[in-house]
Amino acid sequence: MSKKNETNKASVTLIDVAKHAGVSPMTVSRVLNNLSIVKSATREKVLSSVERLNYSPNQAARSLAGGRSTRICLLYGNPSSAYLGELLMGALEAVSTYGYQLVVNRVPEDISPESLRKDLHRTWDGLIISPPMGDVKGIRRLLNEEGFPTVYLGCFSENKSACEMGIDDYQASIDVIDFLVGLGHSRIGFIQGHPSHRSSAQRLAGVEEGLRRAGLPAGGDLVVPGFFTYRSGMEAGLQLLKARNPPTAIFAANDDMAAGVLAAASEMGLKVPRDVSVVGFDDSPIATTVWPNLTTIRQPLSELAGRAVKTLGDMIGEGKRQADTSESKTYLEYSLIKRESAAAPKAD
Amino acid sequence: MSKKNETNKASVTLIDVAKHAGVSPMTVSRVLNNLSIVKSATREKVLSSVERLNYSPNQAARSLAGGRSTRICLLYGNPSSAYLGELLMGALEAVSTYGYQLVVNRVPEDISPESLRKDLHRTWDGLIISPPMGDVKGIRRLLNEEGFPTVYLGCFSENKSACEMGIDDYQASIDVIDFLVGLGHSRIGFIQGHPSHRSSAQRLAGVEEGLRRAGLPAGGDLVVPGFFTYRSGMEAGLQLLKARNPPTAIFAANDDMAAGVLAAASEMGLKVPRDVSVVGFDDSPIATTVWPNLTTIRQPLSELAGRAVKTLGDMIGEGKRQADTSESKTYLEYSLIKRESAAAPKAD
DNA sequence: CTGAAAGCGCTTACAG
DNA sequence: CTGAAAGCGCTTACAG
Repeated sequence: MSKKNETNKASVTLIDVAKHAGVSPMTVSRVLNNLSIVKSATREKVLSSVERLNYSPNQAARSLAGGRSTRICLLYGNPSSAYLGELLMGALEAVSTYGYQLVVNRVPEDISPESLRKDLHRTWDGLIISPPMGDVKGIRRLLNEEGFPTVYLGCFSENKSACEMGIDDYQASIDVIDFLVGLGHSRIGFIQGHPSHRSSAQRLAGVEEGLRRAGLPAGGDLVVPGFFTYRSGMEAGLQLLKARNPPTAIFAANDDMAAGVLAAASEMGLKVPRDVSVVGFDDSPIATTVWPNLTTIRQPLSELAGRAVKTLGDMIGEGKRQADTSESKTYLEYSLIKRESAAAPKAD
Repeated sequence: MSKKNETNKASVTLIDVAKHAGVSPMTVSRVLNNLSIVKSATREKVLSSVERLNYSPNQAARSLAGGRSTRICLLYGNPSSAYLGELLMGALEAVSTYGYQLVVNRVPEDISPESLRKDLHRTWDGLIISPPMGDVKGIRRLLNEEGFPTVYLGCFSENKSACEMGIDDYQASIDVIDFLVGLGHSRIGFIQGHPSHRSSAQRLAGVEEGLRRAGLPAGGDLVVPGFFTYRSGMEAGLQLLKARNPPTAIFAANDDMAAGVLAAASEMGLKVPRDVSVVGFDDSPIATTVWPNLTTIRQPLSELAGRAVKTLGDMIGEGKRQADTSESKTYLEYSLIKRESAAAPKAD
């Protein structure tokens, strides 16, 4: 157990702020919660006192008094605990900073929008959705219709007003091709991601553009389908490697598939990267598990989740609906992590 | 935002309980917090009212009034986000049930006990430690000396009073051998875990016992060292498979190494499970990623974390120190998950 | 647009 | 061993 005063510096309260600003506590509360309209001069006074005093509201008191507590739900369908783990780390930190409650919910991947609607307003104040659920049309439509505060992670859409964050899959894929070309590769195979993920299309587009810029042939038998699974990567890898004129480098749209390519190469007696280079995407745990370790694109997942929580909190606080939000696409920085699986092609 | 009454059934308060039990609110509070001694007749009355009314304390009020909030820290050194993710899920749920605060902290694996000591009482009320940190002597000694409420996950020691939870590595390993023997295998190889983890020794002991019971030779060239990494599993697999009289089944002390064995088999042109069966341990994500999927032992990690939170809360609440706790080893149920990587040996 | 009052559910002293 | 009082920091009506 720990008394508050052991850890918190004698905390400044709403009343302190009120005194400092020369208004009533009620007014401070109103400013803080954007409730009814406060004269803007008053508002500014209060805000500056808040800043001056470095005030931050006591969540316990808040929820005791008003029963108002912001509940943010992180919804996921895919049980990749690695992906989820990173997301959780970031979300947890942000949630405790802003005093929200975090609810983590697993739902069947084929959940009907209707069963979601039920929980919506009754249970949560905002939603963070990760792929592939965020790519499901019915779910997006529901959330949009309801004007429910939602942040989509890693799944961009054409809907201009939807709040979406992630990395630029298109540009990241171009970067991978640039990297491979820079190494000296001129026959580069690509294994696509699952067709139901929008990011798959963007990664493919990036590859094609990168190849085009390098003046290299794109498409044809160098692009094969995949489903984000190890096994599909293995089969696709076999297919590419057994072609009459096999690629010297293979870029797979995620790490699981890239690991599958490693297995395919091994099965054919090929050494990576000596005989063929392999690049993945995501920097998931398997990237540093398999040998050789995978060169791959790293997404800042925990930062992503943190930003999502903050943004969602703002949306809810300002009573914004998705439709009101203007700039709502946020691209975070990714990085190309160079490890052992890619190297220059061997001299013929 | 959501009003409390929208979600909570008109909640029963401490006052309701007091009325029901015919005592003052203060007495109820005392019973609930095991503070000063309450006459046991009174105590029972209160407790039964609590049960009858299905009362659960409002954490917000609790922390507002007393500033008493229990902070539990989950400490980890190894960045396996998959393992951590599962642990987090369980911990989060429990924490919200009991109204504790969860702090998740990553520390360098080689952290000095001294730098830990600093944070100890100032910041946390209890600690959950996962391997391999829980196997570090210096850290255990520090925690023990300080009498700091701690639950060790997955790392059992000889210290009788330390509170430790996990699965029975020894028995689980025996079960794997039984399973393999039942399938018809009589030459079974074993790849050991990292020597710094105590669980490694227990898994080895289980294997030896299982083999002994089956009347099979143990040890010798059938037991090779490993370090829990994919690469060490691959090398160990190669070593086993290249022996003059190779095993027909290989049990690796974790899934990463088992996946490495798969790679080794592939490199030698062997098919799993046709030519050799492979069994892992942990049921980590890689088990269902690689192909064939791994037969393995599943640990109930999220349940484990949940139990740890609850236990820790009790330890803290009752002001118990480790040394006072009596039965402090908890074994949770594991399960042997049968997938594609193990089958009967082929008829010669 | 702003304020004075009351109360959220619990716990802290302080008395018996 | 048990209770009556006051208050934690905020927000909800309710008034101006």
